[in-house]
Amino acid sequence: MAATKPRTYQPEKTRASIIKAGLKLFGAKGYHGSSVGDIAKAAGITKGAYYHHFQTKEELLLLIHQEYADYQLKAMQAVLTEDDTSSEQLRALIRCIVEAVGRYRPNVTIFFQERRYLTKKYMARATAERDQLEAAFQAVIERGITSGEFRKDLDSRVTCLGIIGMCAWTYQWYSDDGRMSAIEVADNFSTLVLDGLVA
Amino acid sequence: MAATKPRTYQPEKTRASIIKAGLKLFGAKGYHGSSVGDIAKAAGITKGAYYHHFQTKEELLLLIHQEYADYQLKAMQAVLTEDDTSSEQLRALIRCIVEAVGRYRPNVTIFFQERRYLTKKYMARATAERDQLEAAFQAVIERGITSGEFRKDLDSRVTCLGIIGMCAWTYQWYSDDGRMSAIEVADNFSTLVLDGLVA
Amino acid sequence: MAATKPRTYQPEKTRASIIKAGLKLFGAKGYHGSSVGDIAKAAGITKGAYYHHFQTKEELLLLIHQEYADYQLKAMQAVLTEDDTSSEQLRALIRCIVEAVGRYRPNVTIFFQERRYLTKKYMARATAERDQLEAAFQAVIERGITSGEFRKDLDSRVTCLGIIGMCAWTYQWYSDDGRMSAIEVADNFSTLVLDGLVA
Amino acid sequence: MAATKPRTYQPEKTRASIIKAGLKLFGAKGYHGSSVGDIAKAAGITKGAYYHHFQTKEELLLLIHQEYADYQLKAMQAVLTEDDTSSEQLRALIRCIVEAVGRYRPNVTIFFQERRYLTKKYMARATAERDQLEAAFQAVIERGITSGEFRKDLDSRVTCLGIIGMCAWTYQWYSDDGRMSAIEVADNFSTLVLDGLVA
DNA sequence: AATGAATGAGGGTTCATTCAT
DNA sequence: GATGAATGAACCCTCATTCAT
Repeated sequence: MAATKPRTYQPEKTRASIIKAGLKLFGAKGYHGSSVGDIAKAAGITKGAYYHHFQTKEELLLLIHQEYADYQLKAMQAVLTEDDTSSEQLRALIRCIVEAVGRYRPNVTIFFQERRYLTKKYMARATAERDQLEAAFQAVIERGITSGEFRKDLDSRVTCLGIIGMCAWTYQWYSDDGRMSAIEVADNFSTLVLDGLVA
Repeated sequence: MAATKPRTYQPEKTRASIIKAGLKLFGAKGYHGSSVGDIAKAAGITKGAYYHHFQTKEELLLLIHQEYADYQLKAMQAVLTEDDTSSEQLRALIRCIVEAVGRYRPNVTIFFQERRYLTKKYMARATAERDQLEAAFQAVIERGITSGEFRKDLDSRVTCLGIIGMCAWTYQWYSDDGRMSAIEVADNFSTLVLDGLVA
Repeated sequence: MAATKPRTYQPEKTRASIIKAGLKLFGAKGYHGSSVGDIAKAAGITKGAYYHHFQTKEELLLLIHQEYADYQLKAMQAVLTEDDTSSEQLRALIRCIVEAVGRYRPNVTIFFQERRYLTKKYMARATAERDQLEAAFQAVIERGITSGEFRKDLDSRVTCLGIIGMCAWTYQWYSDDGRMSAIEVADNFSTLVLDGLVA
Repeated sequence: MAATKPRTYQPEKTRASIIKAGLKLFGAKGYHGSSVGDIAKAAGITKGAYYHHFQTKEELLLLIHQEYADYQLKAMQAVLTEDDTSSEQLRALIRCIVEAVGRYRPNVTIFFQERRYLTKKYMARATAERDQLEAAFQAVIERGITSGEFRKDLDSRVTCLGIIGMCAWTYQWYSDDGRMSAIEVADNFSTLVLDGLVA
């Protein structure tokens, strides 16, 4: 008699294993390169079970973004309550973003590359979170300009998007291989944009 | 005998219309969101005809990248032959990248978001081109550091990738709506990373 | 100790609510258009609970037919025990069918349209009941012909199926909206087939 | 070397074989009981080929209805142009319907039992055709009543739907097994509703 | 060069049903 | 009696690609 695999009833564990599998597969082969079947198999369950926990494939994609976005927004709010100089706030913000991107790199990679496939309903939620981040960033820069701490001859929006780009782009190349911590990278960026490259 | 309308064969025109359709559709709905049928219809031909001009769907994706990459590399080489200060060279390089990204934004968008689906053969070519760009960039920065024109306390690789990220990221937000030219954006970036934000 | 709200077990009530939900859903969206999950939700229970009360989805379909068939057969038997003229008997039979179809319209609709999906076992029971009805009908007509009350130049089987069809078809259009009672419709039919349309 | 089945390029033949297969399978196992795969296999093609000829599974269902409806409406119009007594017109109409139902019995069976699953877009077309048929029928009856040829004490709508039901119901039982032609059945019906059963 | 019929492999999703809890 | 997690088979449909015409 063949031994039948016993069913395990641990819904939370199952959900977690699906998310983990999604992160791994989406990260490795992309959203369209990974089928729900692939994900289910990697999670050690059946396709049917996947659909017991998620409504659609897309829902998993959004969840992966949310995991990062939640962390990012919370971390930012913690930084912004402090009453520092604009330079210090910007430095903190840059650290905060680079660190979050480094920590959630698979999530970020997946999201940046696949977000266009989100349907409207899901997209709206994701966009709102990006907007919050940009707004916070720009506020810090404009406060610095107004207070005279930052130079006035630069466009605040362009500067803001430039710095965010610099930080976000780390998802393309940064890996915590011990050579350099996310904080070190962030501080390098901060010096660069605050004091400039010229000796 | 009635005059028969002669069928006009214009292979180059057909090819061009396919590329145009690919750019439009890939840009709007993504590589996986656009079927070969969609592309053919948008190009005013049949699916069969598509396969007369391209071997696979992927080939079109690569071609779209190449169009941008070719322009980018040529523009860069034109800039680098000049014998300027490192600051001037960096400023020129930044202009060159931002301008190219602005001009080929659909191509860039598509490539950054879909490159993971390229098969190895194609991927190799694309990666080689990216590497060339990064190498040129880093060379300029390192020359500046060596000559004493740039500060020595920043990591050249991180700085290089930071600036490239800042420039590349414009594909996410820049649109030539008249408010600001690509050159102006580039110069904003240059001032930011050369002289710093602090007043 | 706080008084715990005692769970009330009312199996019959649950069964009834399932049947009610099945009637509503099958009627509105068809047998295949309504999932067991839909039915359970409409009945205010879980899918698991459904399977405590019914073995399969099909069982509910049969039960819905039975509810109507039982009523129909009983009503017919009540009518046929009376010792009237054939005309009166036919008139009573027509009333009886139209009234039953009107009363159990959802059941009838469902059954006529979905019976083909019954498996053999269930189908046999359902067919037997239809046969009984047809037999009773035909007996009345043949008795009328034999006794000379009805004309002899019509085929008794065709006539029988024609009248049954006329009555059964009301499931397609009759709704008790007050404009006309089932009895009135039935009597209209009776006059039509007994006395004819010609003035 | 295995012999490869050569592709045959006869689109019309393929379409016809799909329709034939659909008629057979829908008739035997119902719309929901027959998968597109089943139909394709029965038609000797692949699922992909099915979708080359039809947009959806539903489209085949509608087509099956259309085939019957087109015939029915055309036949009716041919009958109604004649300038006969109302009795003759009704008799002709009944023949026309019974004959059409007999000829297209599989189509009719399928349609009556599955029409509820048509989506709105398709349903609208089908309903319009049913309405035309009913309207023509009722017009004949009302003209007969007005002219004094038919009795005035019957509701024209109920009478109309009753006769249509009688005719339509034949799809449930009539088969041209030689014992009785559709015309004979129709004339039996005509005598029944025109002159009545009473001797 | 061009067509469009045909292929065949999957893709996402649904669903009746089972079973550990 | 009741729950809901899990199954597994099927289903409709899409799509890159091939090939006879």
